[in-house]
Amino acid sequence: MTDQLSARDWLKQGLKTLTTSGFMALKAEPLAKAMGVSRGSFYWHFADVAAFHAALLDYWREVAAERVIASLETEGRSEDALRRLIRTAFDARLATEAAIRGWAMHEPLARKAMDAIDRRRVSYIAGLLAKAGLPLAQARARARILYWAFVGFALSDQPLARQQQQDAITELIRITVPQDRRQPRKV
Amino acid sequence: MTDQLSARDWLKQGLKTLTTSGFMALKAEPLAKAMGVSRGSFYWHFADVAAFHAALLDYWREVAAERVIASLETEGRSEDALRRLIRTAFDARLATEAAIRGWAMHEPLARKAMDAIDRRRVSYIAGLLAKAGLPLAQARARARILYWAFVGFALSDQPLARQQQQDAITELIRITVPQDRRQPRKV
DNA sequence: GTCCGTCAATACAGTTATGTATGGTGACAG
DNA sequence: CTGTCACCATACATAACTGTATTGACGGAC
Repeated sequence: MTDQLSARDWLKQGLKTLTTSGFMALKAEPLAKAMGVSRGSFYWHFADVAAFHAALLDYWREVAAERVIASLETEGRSEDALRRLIRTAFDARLATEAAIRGWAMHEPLARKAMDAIDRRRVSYIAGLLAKAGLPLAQARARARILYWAFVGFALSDQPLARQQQQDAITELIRITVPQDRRQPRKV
Repeated sequence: MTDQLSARDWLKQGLKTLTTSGFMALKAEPLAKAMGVSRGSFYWHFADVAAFHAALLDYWREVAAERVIASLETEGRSEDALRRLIRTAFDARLATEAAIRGWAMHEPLARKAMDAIDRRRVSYIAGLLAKAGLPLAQARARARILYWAFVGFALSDQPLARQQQQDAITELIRITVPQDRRQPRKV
C-alpha cells in the first residue's frame, strides 16, 4: 500500500482519461504526466502502448460487466425487466460508452471489443422481447432499433432538459415494449 | 483546367480521407501525400490545419445540404414523407456521417457543426410527426428517438444481412409513423 | 519578351510522441 | 549489512507532424 503503482492503477487512469479526453489521450507520455510519474513506470508495466490498449479494453469489459450485474441486482421480479433496463440504461452516464465507440472507429482492437459487446446486448434485448410475446424476427428487429437508439443517445452531446428526456424515454418504452393489458394506444 | 489544385480540390480529398480514414488523417502531410503534391501547396491554400478543418466542415455542410435537397426532390406527394425519409436515410452510405461524429468528439468546431445539424434534423422530423397528427410533445419525443436510432445505425459497424436490415426498417416505421388507417397493430 | 501572380518544391527549426538502455532507490530477506 | 527485486528516472535515438522562409516553374497581361 505504498505510493508505488500497479498496472491496474494505470488502467484506472486510462479509463478516466479515455472518458474525459478521448482515446487520443491514451499515450504513454500524457498518461505519465497525469499520474505524476515518468514513462519509465509505464514501460515497466506494459510492453508498449498497444499492449496497454489491449489491457485497457479487457479492463473495460470487466467494468462494463460489473455495471450490468449491478443493474441486474435491482431486478426483483423479472416481469417488466425491459422497462427497467431501458430506464436505467438511458439514465446512466454514458461518456465512457461514447468514448469507446469513438475509439472503435480508429483502432481495430477496440472495434472488435465493441462488436462483441454489441452483439451480446442486442441478443439479450431480443430475448426479453421474445419472452414478452413478440415473434422472433420482430423481436430481433425491435432489439436492434432499441440498441440503435441507445447508441444514438449515448453519443448525443446535447443534454436534454429533464422533462424532455423523460418524455423521450417514456415514449420509447411505449412504442417498443409490448403491453400485456389491451389498452389500445391512442394513435 | 490544368493540373493545378484549388482549395476545393483539397476539401474534396479531405472529405474522402475523413470518410475512409477518420479525422486523424486530416493532417497536412498525409493529405499532401494522398494528393501527390507537397505540403507547400497545402499551406498556400490554407493558413494552417485549423483553417482547413473549418473550411472542411463548411464544405461538408454544403454537401449534406445538397444530399437533403436531392432526397426531397424525389418527393412527389408529401403524404408519407416520413416513411420515405426513413427508408432513404437508413439506406444511404453513412460512413461520412459516422466519421464526422467521431470527429465531433474531439474537435469543438466539429461538434458545433454537428450539433447545429442535429437540431435542424430533429425539429424537421418532429414537424413531420406533428403534421401526421401527434401532439407536439409526443412528436418531439418520437423525433428524438428516430434520430437516436439513425445515429446508432450510422455508427453500427456490423453490416446486417439485407433481410434483417429491411426487417428493422419496416419495424421502425411501424412503431414510429402514425397510421391513418385504423388497422390495429398486432402487439 | 518581360513582368507578375499563382501555385508548388525544398529546406529548416521546433514539437510531441515512441521505445530502449542504463542507472538509481527503497523495502525486505537472509 | 548486503544483495535482490520491484519500481521509477533519465538520457538517447528515431519518427511523424507543424509551420515558415526561400526559391522555382509556368501562364497570361501588357
